[in-house]
Amino acid sequence: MCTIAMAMAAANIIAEAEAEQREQEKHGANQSETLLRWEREQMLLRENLITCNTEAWQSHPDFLGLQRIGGVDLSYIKEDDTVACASLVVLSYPELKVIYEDCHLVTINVPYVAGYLAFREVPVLVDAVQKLLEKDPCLMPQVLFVDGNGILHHRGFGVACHLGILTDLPCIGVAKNLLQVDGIENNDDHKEQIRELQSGGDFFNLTGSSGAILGAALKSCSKSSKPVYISVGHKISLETAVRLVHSCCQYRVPEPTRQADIRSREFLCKNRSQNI
DNA sequence: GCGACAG
DNA sequence: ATCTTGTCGC
Repeated sequence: MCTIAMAMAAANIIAEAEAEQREQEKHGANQSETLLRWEREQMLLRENLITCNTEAWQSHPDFLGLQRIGGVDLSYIKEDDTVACASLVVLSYPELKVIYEDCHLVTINVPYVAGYLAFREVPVLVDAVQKLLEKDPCLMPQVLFVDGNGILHHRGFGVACHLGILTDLPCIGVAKNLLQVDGIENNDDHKEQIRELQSGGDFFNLTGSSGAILGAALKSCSKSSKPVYISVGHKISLETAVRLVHSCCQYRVPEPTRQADIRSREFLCKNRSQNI
């Protein structure tokens, strides 16, 4: 009696373990399959990328004609990495006053994988832009500042490029940390170059081992010792992007990004009861 | 074992 | 991304 029950229990345990094993293998296979799929998608979308100025205001010394800049951001809660607040703000230019704000809770089931940030964050941002288009097309930004990188990326197609292609909006990647790619390193040389930046607006280009200029390190305001890393997302040149970002910096992080950041965090705090 | 790792 | 207080300085 006992032995039969024990054998059955053992068989169950073994069966469960085997099922678990198959599940993990399937999961593992799916993960590498997913990465390959993502990589192919980045390569395909990259064919449509435009890395020069396309709008008249971009060439103007004072960006005459530019009236609206968008900023996007996602904030997360520590308890559950599938719960986040997505925010899209639009600021008037050159006043940099918020004229549109959209914060809302989202569920995200895609993990963060370095080099594939877009697959986690871009879908909800595209939704936010779509919502603005339907609700208030007059407030559509003429350029978007995106947290993260543009072409300064393992495969030359970071989140700012991805969002630019999917929305057809000019986009600029503004990263707070250097993504070390194509021979660009945060080494002593790099740190020395940073120390040499004198005042707000000073910058140096980031040149990959291929010789291509992939981005720039910008001392965004005179007080910040740490630069922001600018790279082309879509439909704007690096020179214009650097100039424009600097013109939006009251603090280290440019105002559109900063407002999106602040407001999405506040929204999460305010709605904390619903999150947990 | 060590360093890297946008958000 | 998030956790997390004060502290030193202008």
